[in-house]
Amino acid sequence: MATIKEIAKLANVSTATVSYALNDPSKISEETRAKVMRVVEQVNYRPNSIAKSLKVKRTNAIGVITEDITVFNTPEIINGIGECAEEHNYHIILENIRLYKRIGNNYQDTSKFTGVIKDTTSVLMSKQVEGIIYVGAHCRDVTGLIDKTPIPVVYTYCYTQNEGDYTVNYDDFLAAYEATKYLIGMNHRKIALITGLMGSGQCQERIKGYQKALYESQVLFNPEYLKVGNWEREAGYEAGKELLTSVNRPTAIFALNDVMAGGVFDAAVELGLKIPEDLSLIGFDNRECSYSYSPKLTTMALPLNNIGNMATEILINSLSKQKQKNFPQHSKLKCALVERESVMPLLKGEL
Amino acid sequence: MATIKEIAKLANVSTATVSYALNDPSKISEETRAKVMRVVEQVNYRPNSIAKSLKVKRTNAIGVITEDITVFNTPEIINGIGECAEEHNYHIILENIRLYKRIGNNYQDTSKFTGVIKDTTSVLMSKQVEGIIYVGAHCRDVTGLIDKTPIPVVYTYCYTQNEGDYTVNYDDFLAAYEATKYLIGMNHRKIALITGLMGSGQCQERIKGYQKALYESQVLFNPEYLKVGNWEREAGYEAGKELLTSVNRPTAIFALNDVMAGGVFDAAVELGLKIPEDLSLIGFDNRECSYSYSPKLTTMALPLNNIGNMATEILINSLSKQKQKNFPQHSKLKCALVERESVMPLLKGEL
DNA sequence: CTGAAAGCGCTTACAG
DNA sequence: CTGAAAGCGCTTACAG
Repeated sequence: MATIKEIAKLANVSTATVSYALNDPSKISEETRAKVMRVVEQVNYRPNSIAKSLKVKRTNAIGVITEDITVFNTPEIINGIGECAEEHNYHIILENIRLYKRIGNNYQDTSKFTGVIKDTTSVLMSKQVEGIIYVGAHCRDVTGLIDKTPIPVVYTYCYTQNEGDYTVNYDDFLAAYEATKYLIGMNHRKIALITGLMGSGQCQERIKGYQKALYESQVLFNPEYLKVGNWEREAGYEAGKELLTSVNRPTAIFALNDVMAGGVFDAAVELGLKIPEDLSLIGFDNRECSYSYSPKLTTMALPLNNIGNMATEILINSLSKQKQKNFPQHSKLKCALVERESVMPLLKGEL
Repeated sequence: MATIKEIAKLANVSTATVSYALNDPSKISEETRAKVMRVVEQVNYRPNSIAKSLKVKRTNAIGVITEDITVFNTPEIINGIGECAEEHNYHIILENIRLYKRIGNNYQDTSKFTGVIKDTTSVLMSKQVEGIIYVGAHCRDVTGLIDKTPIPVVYTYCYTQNEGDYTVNYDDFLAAYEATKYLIGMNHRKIALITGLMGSGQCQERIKGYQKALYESQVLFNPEYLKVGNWEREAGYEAGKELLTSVNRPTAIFALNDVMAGGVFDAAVELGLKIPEDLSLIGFDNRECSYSYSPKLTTMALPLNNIGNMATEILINSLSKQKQKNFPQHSKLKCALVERESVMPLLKGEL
């Protein structure tokens, strides 16, 4: 690889002039610029950005720590990060923790991998990344995972209780509210909910959204329509079966993720009920499975790409000396209903 | 951030000694090492690896170019790359091209994005990555996409016709052979095949594998059992319907991807046929959808993690001066059958 | 408009 | 065992 010195020699100028030709042509005459550029192209010279970084003390690199890139939410968040990073001419150093392989399903207990995270951030810092984006595999509290760093870090698909940390997530409350509203708009009144693990803050938020929608439309909340699940298909099946065999059978079920909705499908075929004719069903997440079911599942799509975008926007903004914008400390992006085939309006007569 | 100079001053030694303490303690006395390390820890000093890289001319960075990280195969390949990279103390600079957003479904025409690739490799080279791994979104010929580089590049989930390029893919022929063998082992003889686009080399290989398995077991290849698909669900449905309504209905269908297998499910329910009782079905890819179908689909799992691992192994090996191992130019990794619920042995009486 | 020179934060022969 | 010094490949005030 050629260096700036060699280019200078070949072009019969100083290294300073070569540098100006590349970075600030206004400082030299058009003539010499052309002369320099000719040899730059001839030798296909590419400046060593490592050397440049050392000098200017900027790397244009951001570190991305993913808890587990094989989890469904992560690739699209990275996609969004990359999109925005590219716009601002930043590049990404990726550190994928492989949480599942490392500690199995025990991801709630963040203390189990603070060590790895400490090492990872340390490496990232020594590589002089200008900021870090942390991408959780599941939305939960990760306070204390990353020590206070001299560079900004923004948390995505998870949150912390530290003053000053930026987090970017989606709005669980609003999403559940809108999903329920949608069902109500389709004339459903007997709307059951299959929740995830009750310990989850997300789950709590969604329940509230569900209840608010009911309340607003003056439909009484029926506790029997609230079934506690655990995010797994089996739980959806069990809950679905109970719901569908109860005396006061709901006309619609809102499963708090697409996987549990799959379990409801199972229960429905077992009981000989047709979706959406006999039961409307709505999921959450818009995972690949949601459009693999038959009929295709109507569901709430997570704004994953936007989360990545926004997180990067926030990070890069906080990197610039005069911050252009003031972002909220905790962004909650809007989910979008994707209408497919699993919901049908109830005819007035069926009410 | 503290520098080695400050540490040296605080510890009352030269910068050389600090460097030795950190990198080659054998060169200094245990006593001074301890003295240095004490202040290193006190100030939480982290060497600037940018500066180190400039000096030692090694970055321990490998560039990973993904055509599209949102495609199902890519995250797990990255996972495998990261695993192996971490072992060898390498780090990853990720460049995600976002091919779909960029050029839509036109990915076959690689000329449409050689420009982006040229820029991307250029950036990667100027960042002094020591090698590049290219991850295709679809397995196809990408000859000419990347110009000859002074650093090694290994291609994954795609291939080139250039002498000397390393490629890592999976063995389509063997996978199809084994899937068909499996069906035959379950006493099936009327085994239909739904192919992908016939232009695809992968598809050709799989057809050969299918035919070899039949031949070996002396079951005559019936051209009516070969339906040309296009990887999409609709095609699986059409092919499935034709097959299942034909006079000589097959007892088993091998769909060359999980998505088309979904279409076969559709056809089966429409015709009132039960899987696996009335029809055994096997897919390919082991995507999320495959275990979302009901019953869960038996399928061939792609060795994605291994592909990432192997590619990285090869790359890093070719980076070391004395190459320890001699890897084949074109690796073809083995797929693994994952048995689920969509295949049933045929009873002897049904033959 | 152009060049000589200092310096970014490290490592590593070399001398003592 | 330890330190002074050169140098990796750039950029950028500064002088001319």
